[in-house]
Amino acid sequence: MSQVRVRFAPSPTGFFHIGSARTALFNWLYARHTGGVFILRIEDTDKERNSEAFLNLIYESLNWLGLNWDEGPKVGPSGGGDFGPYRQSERGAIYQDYIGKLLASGRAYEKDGAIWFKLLGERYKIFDEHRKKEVEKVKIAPVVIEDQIRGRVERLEDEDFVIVRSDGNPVFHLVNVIDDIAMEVTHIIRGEDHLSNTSKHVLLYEGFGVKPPAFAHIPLILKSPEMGQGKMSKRDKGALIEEYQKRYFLPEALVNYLALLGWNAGDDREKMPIAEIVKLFDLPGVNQSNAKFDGKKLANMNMTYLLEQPADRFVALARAHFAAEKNSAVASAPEDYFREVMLLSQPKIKSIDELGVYSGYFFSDNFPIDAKVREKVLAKGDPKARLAELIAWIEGANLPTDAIIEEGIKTLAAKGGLGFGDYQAVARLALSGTNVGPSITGMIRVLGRDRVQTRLKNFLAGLA
RNA sequence: GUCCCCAUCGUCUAGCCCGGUUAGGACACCACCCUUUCACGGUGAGAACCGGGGUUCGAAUCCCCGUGGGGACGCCA
Repeated sequence: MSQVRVRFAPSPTGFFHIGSARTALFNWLYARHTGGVFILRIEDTDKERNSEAFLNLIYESLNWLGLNWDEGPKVGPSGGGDFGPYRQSERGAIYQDYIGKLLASGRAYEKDGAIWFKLLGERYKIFDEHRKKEVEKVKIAPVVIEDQIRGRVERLEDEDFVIVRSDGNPVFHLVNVIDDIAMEVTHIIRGEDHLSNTSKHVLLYEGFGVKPPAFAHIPLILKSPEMGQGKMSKRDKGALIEEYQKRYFLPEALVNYLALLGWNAGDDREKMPIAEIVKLFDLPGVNQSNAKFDGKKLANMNMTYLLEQPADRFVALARAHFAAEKNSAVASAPEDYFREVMLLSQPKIKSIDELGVYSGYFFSDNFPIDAKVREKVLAKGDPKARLAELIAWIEGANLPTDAIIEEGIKTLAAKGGLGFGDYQAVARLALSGTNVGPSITGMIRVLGRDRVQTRLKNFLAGLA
């Protein structure tokens, strides 16, 4: 069997969103699964709405997601190929060639300055109620689409349609089909919103005397119930890939989540390495029904990946995040200290961008105190006495490990017939201003004696 | 309005093709356990076959009709 060739064909007219990423992913997965070729083709024929910024965003997002292309515009290690150019704006001559063929064979004709594709069949005129005008219809047999995911779909086409606008620019249907023929694409994997275009495309293939490739229309990604109705759009919260990149989500977590939207391993497994997904992915396994986007499940997936990250990568991601935030307090912190703080926080967060709020107090003595927590903690026991004892204790205490710190506080507590918990809450409040965070022993160890003592003293002073 | 696609817990889904399950898992939610806060983790609970007809001894599973959801109906892509 000949090699599978699939393509992802975005147009640089808007932000790169979840739906596009999922379509790209499914194409990429199928190429990798079959040992085929993944082509990136840029459909930039809409001069009005194109922009270089959006084009770069496509490259950047695909790279970030790890969806490298074998053929396409040359960007970094991806791209190149023998079927270029891969930007439609540079393929004008090829289109002219194909249009010439259609004109010569009588399958296309000029009218009103535009070029129309001609349906072959009995013609009749009818008044279209919906469009309020008389239109010419053509009787042809229903177009049959053999879809790898949906099975056999029939659609009726009954009008000639424009393939080249009166301004000379060929329309999407035409260039799409020409490129897929010229690039020898074997499988067209795209969103279900294109299913109703496909009958036109099949007709065009026939017009060129070419057997259509296999079609696979994948389900759409819909808004989650809280976002409303309909398909996910660029304006919806969480729709943009850029957003996850900026929040330092792990791309492999996003890819894993996206793979699960409309596909599954056939068993209960969800979290899987990409190699495993590549191995198992196949077109017949793709679902037919649309899926609603669930940001919470994505966040959970990201957390499970975050938890198992090696320390070096986690710290590097955190470093990049804070650098992007231009957080000067963090930037000036010693590398070792930064690392310790991050590793203390790693098991506690759902995404990297929570680190700022979660660990800010490690880098500045001027941290906010949660008023509600303060009230609650101070209402219990004798916090002033506990703080005073801790201050006295820490003066001569050894703080090298969590275990030793824990032992120290327990010993201190035992003297007064108290428990560890009697010190934990107030110390945490004084040290971090809140009641959530890493273990108090870890917090004390990483902050170090000087900071701990200063903060405890300052806080106690503030109570007088 | 016309055409096309789809239909299992709130959400993602397994089961459907090749009818017989206490309809399974995950996220979310709730409770409990663990615990040094918050998480993680563990245990448990609640939660679904859209409706109606067929076919059949038997239907989530096969067929039809409704209903609902989605998409497409541009000289946009």
